[in-house]
Amino acid sequence: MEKQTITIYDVAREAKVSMATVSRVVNGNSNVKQETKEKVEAVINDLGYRPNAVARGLASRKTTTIGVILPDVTDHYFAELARGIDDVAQMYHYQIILANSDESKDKELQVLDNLLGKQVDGIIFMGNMINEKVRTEFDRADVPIVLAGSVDPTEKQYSVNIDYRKATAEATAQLLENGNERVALIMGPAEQAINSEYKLKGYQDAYNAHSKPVDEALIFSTDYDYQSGYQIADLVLAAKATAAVVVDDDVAAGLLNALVDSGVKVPTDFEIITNNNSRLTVMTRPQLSSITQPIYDLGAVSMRMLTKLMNLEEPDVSNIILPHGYVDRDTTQH
Amino acid sequence: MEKQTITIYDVAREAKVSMATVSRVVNGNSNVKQETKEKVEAVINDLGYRPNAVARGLASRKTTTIGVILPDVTDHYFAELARGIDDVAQMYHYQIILANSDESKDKELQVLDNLLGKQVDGIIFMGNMINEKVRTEFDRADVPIVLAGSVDPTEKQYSVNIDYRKATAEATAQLLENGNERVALIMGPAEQAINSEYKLKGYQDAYNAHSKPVDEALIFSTDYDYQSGYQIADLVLAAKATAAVVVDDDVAAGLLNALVDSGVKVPTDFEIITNNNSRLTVMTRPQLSSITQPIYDLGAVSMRMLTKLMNLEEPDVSNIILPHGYVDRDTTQH
DNA sequence: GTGAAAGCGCTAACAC
DNA sequence: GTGTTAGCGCTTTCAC
Repeated sequence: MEKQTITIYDVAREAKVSMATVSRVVNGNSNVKQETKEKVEAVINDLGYRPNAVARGLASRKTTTIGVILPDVTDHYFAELARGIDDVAQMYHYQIILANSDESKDKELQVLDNLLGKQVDGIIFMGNMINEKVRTEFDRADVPIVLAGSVDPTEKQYSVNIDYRKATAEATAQLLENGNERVALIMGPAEQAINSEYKLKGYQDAYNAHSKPVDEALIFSTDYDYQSGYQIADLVLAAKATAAVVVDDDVAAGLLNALVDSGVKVPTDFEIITNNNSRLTVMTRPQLSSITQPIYDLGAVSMRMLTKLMNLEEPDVSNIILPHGYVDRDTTQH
Repeated sequence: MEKQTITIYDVAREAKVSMATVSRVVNGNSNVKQETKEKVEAVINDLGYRPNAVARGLASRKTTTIGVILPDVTDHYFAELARGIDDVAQMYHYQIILANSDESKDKELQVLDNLLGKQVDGIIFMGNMINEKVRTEFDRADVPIVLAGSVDPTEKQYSVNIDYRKATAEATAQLLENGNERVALIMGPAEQAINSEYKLKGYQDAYNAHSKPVDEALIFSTDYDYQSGYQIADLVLAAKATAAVVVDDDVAAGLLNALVDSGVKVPTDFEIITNNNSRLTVMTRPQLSSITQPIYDLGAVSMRMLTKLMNLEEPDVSNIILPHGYVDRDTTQH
């Protein structure tokens, strides 16, 4: 607990070279004679020297640390994104400072301020809405920022997403084509752009393509959890829907169980397509058909994009769209 | 993107005071006249000054950053722990550097080295086994370390856990008392102390208390995932078990579904008690009876403990045990 | 190929 | 109550 900190200076003295040379060795700088290099490395080993990243950060103005802001690590979608980010970060020798925001503006601003104060080299932001204050802070930040699995309708930020609108349209279309006259959309809070500007529009696209009017009574907003899904089942049934596109697996599981618990036959009497293809989808009975998203990759690609930006390279595309898919299970008719 | 960094020196000049005074204001030091304080604060606002935490860290030898090492954020158990840690950390104005280790010794050592290099003020470690090398690094570290939801049989590290042995014994006893002659234990890898030294022993305790010999054929080890649970069902049935204590909810869900899918009646023909009471337990049909653990609190309490240690306070107890519970659902007979 | 020296932006004595 | 002055441990010109 009270180890004597051993510094680059100690190494220099022991190895009978200058601090500069030790620094070169530590940083893999080529301009060092092999012999000197080995001597220095030996001393480093002997002394158990470990470079102080804080001092290095101050001197070089690079911390090899990036900030990751997400609503909640406990949410599997974001945890998966975070994992993709961390793996790529480790690969490029960056560490991540993780901060939960609960989608609260205050926390987001707070955390952003902390992160910037800590001189992170970049930030990956996740969250379903980006308000003006946050956007202002983004602009003031002197480090690159990438949105992962999070949309900014203005497209002013770098981002990595899938085509939510198209994915939702496809799922809706499929249900419509299966003969359902009334397909419901069960989305998250309408204040979130990802719902109002993308998923809802995709749903409408499908109706339009089928020359059917959209019935507002078929559009529901819930929180992203199992109970919300369970509780909304009655309303969905009351709206005379015979199928639903659901934007969250927990919600879909809740809806499904409520339906099954009350005797509705799935998929014969009611069809469901959910959104994230999380492991939940194979645990329910019947198993949930789902849109598939490369969630891990969304994280990995955004981190890769950030490394480029931190390196002052301009990426080819500012708003990357990764492909999505669909997997047919037992909550849809074949 | 190319903001001019504005430093404490700029503020001092503008406010016509010394750097020391600005520092005092920023750090809430009391020894500053109200008038001076206000003047400085005004300038800070005008200039949009934001203290550089890296410089501060170098000068003060405190980074207000802690390291959090866990096997995988994607695992709900650890995500929940991490959330508890982050909430308390934020409360005490610490940020967390999060690192996934995949329980790999190499990664753990690597990450530990990075973290120590970054001069974190403390570390919270999660992982089901602690080998000698890691323990050696722990000893060499000059910052406090707390294990959260992770056991070290030597009890040499600070830690926060529940009484896994007792919890497992209780669950096993209940199943035995329900009339099951052959209760299986489905645990994780036996190399992990939490399984071999705690949960297995608890299972044995229950058999001993009932004066029954333990049949090795009833003890299974699996990975912590749904598929493993699904696949082991046949073996469990072949071993003529009529009940099982399972240490992971995903595994339990897999076992349950496999059983139900193959026509076994739960709980009449087979009873199950699982371990973490995650949201999965209410999603399966029938719903899973479970031991309950205060997972979030495990994280929160370990972070609280760490703040004390970083503050050089000696905690009352080095190995905190939080209470566990049990919730009766539909995979057990009443 | 190597060294000397000036910072990086801040805190923490210590003086006044 | 406020200012002066060393550092903190490293990187980075700039010489040689």
